[in-house]
Amino acid sequence: MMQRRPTSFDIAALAGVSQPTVSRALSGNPSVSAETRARVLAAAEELHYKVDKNASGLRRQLSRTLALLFFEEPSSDESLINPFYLSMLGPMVRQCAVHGYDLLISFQQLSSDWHVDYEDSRKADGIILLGYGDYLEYLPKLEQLIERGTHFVRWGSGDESQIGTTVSSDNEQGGFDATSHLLSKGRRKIAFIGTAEAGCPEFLERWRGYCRALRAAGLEPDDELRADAGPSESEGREALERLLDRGVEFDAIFAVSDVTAIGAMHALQAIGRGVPEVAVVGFDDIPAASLSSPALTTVAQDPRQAAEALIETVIAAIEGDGVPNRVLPVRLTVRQSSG
Amino acid sequence: MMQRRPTSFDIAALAGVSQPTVSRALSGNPSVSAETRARVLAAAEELHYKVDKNASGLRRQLSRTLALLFFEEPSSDESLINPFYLSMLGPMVRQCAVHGYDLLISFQQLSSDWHVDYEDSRKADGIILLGYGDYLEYLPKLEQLIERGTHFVRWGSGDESQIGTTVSSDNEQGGFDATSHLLSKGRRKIAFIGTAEAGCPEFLERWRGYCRALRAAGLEPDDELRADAGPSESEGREALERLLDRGVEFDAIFAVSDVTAIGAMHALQAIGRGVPEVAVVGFDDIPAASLSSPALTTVAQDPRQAAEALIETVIAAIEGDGVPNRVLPVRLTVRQSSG
DNA sequence: CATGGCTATACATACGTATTCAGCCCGCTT
DNA sequence: AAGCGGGCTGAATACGTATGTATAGCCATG
Repeated sequence: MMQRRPTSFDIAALAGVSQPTVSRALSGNPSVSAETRARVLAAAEELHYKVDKNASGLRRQLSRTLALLFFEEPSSDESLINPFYLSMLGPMVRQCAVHGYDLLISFQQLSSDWHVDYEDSRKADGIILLGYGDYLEYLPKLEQLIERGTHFVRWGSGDESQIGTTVSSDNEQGGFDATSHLLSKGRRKIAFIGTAEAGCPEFLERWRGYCRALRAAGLEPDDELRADAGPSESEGREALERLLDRGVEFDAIFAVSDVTAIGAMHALQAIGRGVPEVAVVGFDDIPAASLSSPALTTVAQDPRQAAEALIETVIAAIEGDGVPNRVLPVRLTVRQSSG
Repeated sequence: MMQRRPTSFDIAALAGVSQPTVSRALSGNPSVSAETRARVLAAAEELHYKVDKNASGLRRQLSRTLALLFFEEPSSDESLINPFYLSMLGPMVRQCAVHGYDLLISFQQLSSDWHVDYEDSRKADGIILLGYGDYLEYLPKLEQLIERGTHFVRWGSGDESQIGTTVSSDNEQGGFDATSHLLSKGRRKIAFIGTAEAGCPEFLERWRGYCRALRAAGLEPDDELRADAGPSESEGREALERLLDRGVEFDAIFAVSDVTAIGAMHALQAIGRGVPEVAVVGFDDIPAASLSSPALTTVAQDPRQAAEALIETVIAAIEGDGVPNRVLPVRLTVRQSSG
């Protein structure tokens, strides 16, 4: 059939009212009588009428859409998106739907000029930033966003800077819990695999939690037990190999991410040292964590909670409410790799 | 500062031309002189002008947006999105950007009335459907989409039905390649783990490829060697346990998905039968496949290629071009689990 | 009985862009 | 010199909705 899309005028004609009344009836305006509203709704239903998003957005000067921006370093294998971010995707979409928003997604090279794009073109009313790697790179762009009054939230670490609003996991507590767990299993020589450099604030916080737990048990962090590694399987493996080459003794490993931890487990298994003879704890609870053998003990971040916090925060910002930073609890998930 | 967003009239005033000329200059209309265009572009740049998406879409009667719809069975753990779909996400977004489209994402319960939503409200010009589980459930809705002239593509199996345009992997060939590989390693009793029911056409095709490979080697498929399992770790494990309980002999396993395969490997390891003494091959090449120990041999589908095919197909449909189904090649990726 | 208050609806308009059409200027032809 | 066509630009308008303002009907009140 392919006839023209019905407009609010068509509904109005069918319901025997004027176009503005249709608009008011559909938007729940209380000045429309119940009887009229019912007629309008019936007519809309009959013609499969849907409000035109473009027209509505133009008139109301907004889009009822949020933009989700993933940042990648130009170097990275494009397929390697942080699995935790991916697991937030479903809950985010759901939460957007709850609030009547659509979700637009986009990947950005750090170098591009995304910062002038989404809200400026009214594609989106607000922006959620999921950055990876060195956040310092795009810090200047955050300043620009703020200057122009753009509404945005980002996932990160609570106190890394005072730029914009953030939602984050309690990384410090996670590092503390993981390390305390290993200590409670009688381990005393706990290696830390992962960088504690400033470039990645989450990892730094996990390191701090690790140190706090050690000190709480009367131990002092030992630099010999630390091996730098980024969040990839090969880096985890290589870091563990360096540790072995160095001849350091250790009876447990706390790795800053699950992927790193799995790499380390592979390196251990390759030389015949079993897990959990060396106990291993990771961070993130990616799907592969429960599938590895032995299954990996890890500090789980709750993707649903994180997603909901992000969406609600950015919507609050759009609506002009106060928007405090939020730090979300983490949960130690004990599996076989720690005994 | 938070001043009003600049419009094309502001640009026009600054450049000393009229609003229509601005529109023409920015859209690359050749009837604008080079000199005028340069003035306009400079003015637009200066004021950080971006075309208002709502107004432009309203005028042109389109949205330059595609909607990506994930289907879930109401039952499923919401966090369990097909990892292959997730790995298509990045490439899809990229490909959309190449064609000047934005990508809207949405998750849908099979029961909802999504089919009247996106294109009807001009949120999107076309739809990409990624369905999971029993496609028969939403087949009637596809009919409705077609009736209303909606532009859509779906991921699925090439010949499962004649409803709409599909893009799919060559599942039959994948099953054939996996099985042939095991045969070439001298295996003769190859178990098939996964359902071959009609509900999931991909799996059925993989089963057919398995049968073809066996016959090509002079063997006959043996129903005793088949154990039904859906795409989850526990189903894979249980299927293998049933196989063991039955007392069937086997020296290799072809599982319809990586997750199933990993479940089967766990069951094997639990009873002390090693891999690759029993060789295992999966399907999908999810991230966990290369992280498992031993690393899993699998039939890889190329997410980038799949994503690009989907996007290009739906855009072609929007532009009114002919849109044939597409079947994409798969690639056997040999790792340790098959020796 | 007229007026005032109230409710439910209609009228008019603005949002910012893209496009159709008309007009202008200029150089060239006959 | 008049006509003419081509290259650029401006004026007018339409896209579909939401909302401010005006109006019609109605009941109650003085």
